[in-house]
Amino acid sequence: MSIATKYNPKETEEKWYSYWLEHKFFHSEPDEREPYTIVIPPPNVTGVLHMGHMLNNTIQDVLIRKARMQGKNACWVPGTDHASIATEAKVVTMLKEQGINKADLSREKFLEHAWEWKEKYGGIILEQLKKLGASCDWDRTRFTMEEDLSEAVIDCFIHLYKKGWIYRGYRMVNWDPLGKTSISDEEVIRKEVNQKLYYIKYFVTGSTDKYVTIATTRPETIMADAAVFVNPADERFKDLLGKKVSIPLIGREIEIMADEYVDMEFGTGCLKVTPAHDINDYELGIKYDLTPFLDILDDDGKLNEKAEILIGEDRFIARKKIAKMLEEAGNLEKVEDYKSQVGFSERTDAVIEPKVSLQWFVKMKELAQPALDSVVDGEVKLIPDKFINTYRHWMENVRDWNISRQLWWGQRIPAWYNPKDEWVVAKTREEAYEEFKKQANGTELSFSANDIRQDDDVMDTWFSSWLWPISVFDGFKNPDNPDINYYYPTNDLVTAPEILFFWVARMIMAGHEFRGEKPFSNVYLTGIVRDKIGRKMSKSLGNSPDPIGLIEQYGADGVRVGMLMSSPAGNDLMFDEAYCEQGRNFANKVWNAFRLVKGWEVDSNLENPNAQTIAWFESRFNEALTEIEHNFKQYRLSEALTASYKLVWDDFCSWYLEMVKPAYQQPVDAETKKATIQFFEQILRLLHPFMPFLTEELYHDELFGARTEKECCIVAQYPVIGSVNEELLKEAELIKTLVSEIRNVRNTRQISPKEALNLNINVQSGTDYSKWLNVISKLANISEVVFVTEKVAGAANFLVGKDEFFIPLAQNIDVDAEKERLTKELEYLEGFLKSVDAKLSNERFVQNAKADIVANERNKKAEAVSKIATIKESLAAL
RNA sequence: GGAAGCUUAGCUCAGCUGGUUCAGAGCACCUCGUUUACACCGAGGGGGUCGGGGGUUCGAAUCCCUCAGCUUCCA
Repeated sequence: MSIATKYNPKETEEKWYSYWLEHKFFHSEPDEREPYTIVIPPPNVTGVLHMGHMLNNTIQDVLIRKARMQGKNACWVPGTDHASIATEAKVVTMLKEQGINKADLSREKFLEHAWEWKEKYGGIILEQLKKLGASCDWDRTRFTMEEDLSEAVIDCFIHLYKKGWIYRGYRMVNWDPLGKTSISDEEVIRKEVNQKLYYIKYFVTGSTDKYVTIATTRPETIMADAAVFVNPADERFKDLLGKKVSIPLIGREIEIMADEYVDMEFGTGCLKVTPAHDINDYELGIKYDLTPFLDILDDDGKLNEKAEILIGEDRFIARKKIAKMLEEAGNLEKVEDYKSQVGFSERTDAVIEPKVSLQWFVKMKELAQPALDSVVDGEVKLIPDKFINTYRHWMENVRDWNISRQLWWGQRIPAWYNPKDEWVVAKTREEAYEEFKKQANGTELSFSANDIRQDDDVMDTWFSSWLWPISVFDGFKNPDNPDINYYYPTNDLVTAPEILFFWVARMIMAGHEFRGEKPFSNVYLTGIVRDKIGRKMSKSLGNSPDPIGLIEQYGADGVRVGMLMSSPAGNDLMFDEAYCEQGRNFANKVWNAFRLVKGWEVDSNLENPNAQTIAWFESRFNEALTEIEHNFKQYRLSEALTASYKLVWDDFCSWYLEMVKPAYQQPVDAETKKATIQFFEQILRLLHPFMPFLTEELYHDELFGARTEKECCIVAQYPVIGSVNEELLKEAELIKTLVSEIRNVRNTRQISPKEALNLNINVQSGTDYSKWLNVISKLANISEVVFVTEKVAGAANFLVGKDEFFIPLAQNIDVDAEKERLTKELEYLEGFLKSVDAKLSNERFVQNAKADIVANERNKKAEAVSKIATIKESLAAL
């Protein structure tokens, strides 16, 4: 035979991927068919493929390929996200390496570099997806910062501003000193950190022995203190209220004030309030008007001149230094270890600095309501639905969304300022100038269009990606175009639970706000890919395998199967390369089954001896297909795959093929070969969504007849459920059990499979074994079958159901071993009978349980009684 | 501190509304097998008192309570 004994993925993958591309099988245009649409969660342009992408995109590809094969007009829109902080950081680093400082560049020049970088590296991740087999419509590839999509972002900003849902204001924001930008609440990751709690003495003005002690984790901010607060009910400090204390080291005086907010139990009961550097202090600062709020930190986290001391020091270095200075000055009472939650930037991992600044915000209340209802009412389904609670909680407590980012890479905020810093919101300079004119109410403006300047900040990347399902179909530029009308709302979204709020919730908001309709019907939330001992995969741990390396090692199909094998929706996946190995082995199994069938010579004179077997497999296929479809409907992909795997490996290869295959170098009858080829083709179609490359490769073999250029597995019809003969399935199960029992007899007695045996059957059940004789003979190597009505002496015997089987053995049977085996079985059956009897003699059971359950117990009893009798006879006969 | 979820074979997980086939699957493991598609294989096998305790019920892995452990989300 000319076909290799092992499937070689490398040879087929590239070939078929190009073929699919060439024939535009991934491309979709609106037509009369039902659409099935997925928009990809756009990966960052800075990203490279990691295991999370592999899982996520395998799932999307399985869904899209299946829909395509089921006759839907399948459209999977790919693209990337401009990731402003991450990309800007990358570009800044790259420039630094070239000796260029961002601060020396103009905005325009910097953006030139950034675009250059994007063109060069921004498409890597999409190329990697192709290796996985992703059948995206690449003609529709979009980028969140391309012109049309950017225009949509600007228009939405203006729209929401006019509606009063975007405002500008001084607020406490999360400042990322490394990215030098503010970020939204959702981008702050809280982690527990070991810290120190410093106890610092603040002396009462004019006194050298009277003082209060405050406990703080941030001694470097004392210079920004505005007051010391105690609880009004705290007796310890009653006499100090209204008195002044001086800040250590700098001597500035602040007042001791009272508010219920202060926890008397915590620390010393005295709280220093630093309104510019803590969100809670900020609230107190507002409440008691402790203005001006002293901000002693620069944008990069260094102390500024307002701090008076340690100017120019980084906040963490300053913390250590100031502790020492306090100690030397006699103000440090003690230091304790302390654990607390600290916020880190999602993008740069820098410790977040709370900072008061002027930013643009989106009001969330009105936007959130329809998005909340949408999920609660089931218009948008979350899979698994355990996420509904989390979603609801977030939506009900959502805070306004800070969308300003102090960066250049991104869509620039369309706000324009006149020389007096008054502002208008408009799309262009000209429109802004007109707007100023309008506001002036006919009065002559004192400045020209050239004197106004645009806001320096750009918008949060999520402010563009929340429009993704609409903007990829040009739904903003041209709201009534055929694409958006046809593809929107999309069907399924596959993403990680981590961005349920960042992205999913906001897309639902945008969908309702800008289209008056949900953006998708189902959200499939994948788990996190962890290593096999449960750790999150991360660069620093080095525990993440290289996805492309895996594909090279196990083949794309093998890796796809491996990823899905262990990933129920919403559960984390304990990834182990062994799963990929299993996937590869499965591909090889299919490959070799194919080699077998391909090798069969047909003798057209032969009768078909396999009618029974063929009928059985057809039923079994339909039974499995029913289960698989059911699993797909519930998005249980890993179970759908497992069911397919077992159907192919166990039922088709281990049973069906073994049943029908001709003896070595013997021909097969035409009908059997034809039926087997048909089954095989159905199997290829069934497996295609999971294993696109292998199935496409085999699909084109001449075994299946000539194919035209466009007849491909990728667009072949997915199997349709046919009829199931339950009786036949049951009977086949009996036969399989019988065969296993005979094999077991061989195994326990060390009889070679080559040695033919005789089989005597004492039929009690009415089963017609004669229809299966050829199968039994072939699979168990039985030379002669005799139907008997009495026990056969000197033979190994066993029961299948009610029927008793005997295998006369040439060698003497081991009486003791046989006795032991039968006694064990007898003991088990007697125990079983006892428990059934106990139920049946319980009046309350007989009265309360459903009739069919009681009847069934009676059946069990009858069967057990008859089996016990048979075994007792056998024992006596030994 | 608040909320949710999880705990079933060595590992990863199925077990829907309590009752035949309810204690299962895959991998791993053990024995045998170089038989003729495949050793990336075949045949057979061992292995769990369903986290602990209590309750409801004729009957609980499944429902309720409680304790313990783990995880996630929010403060």
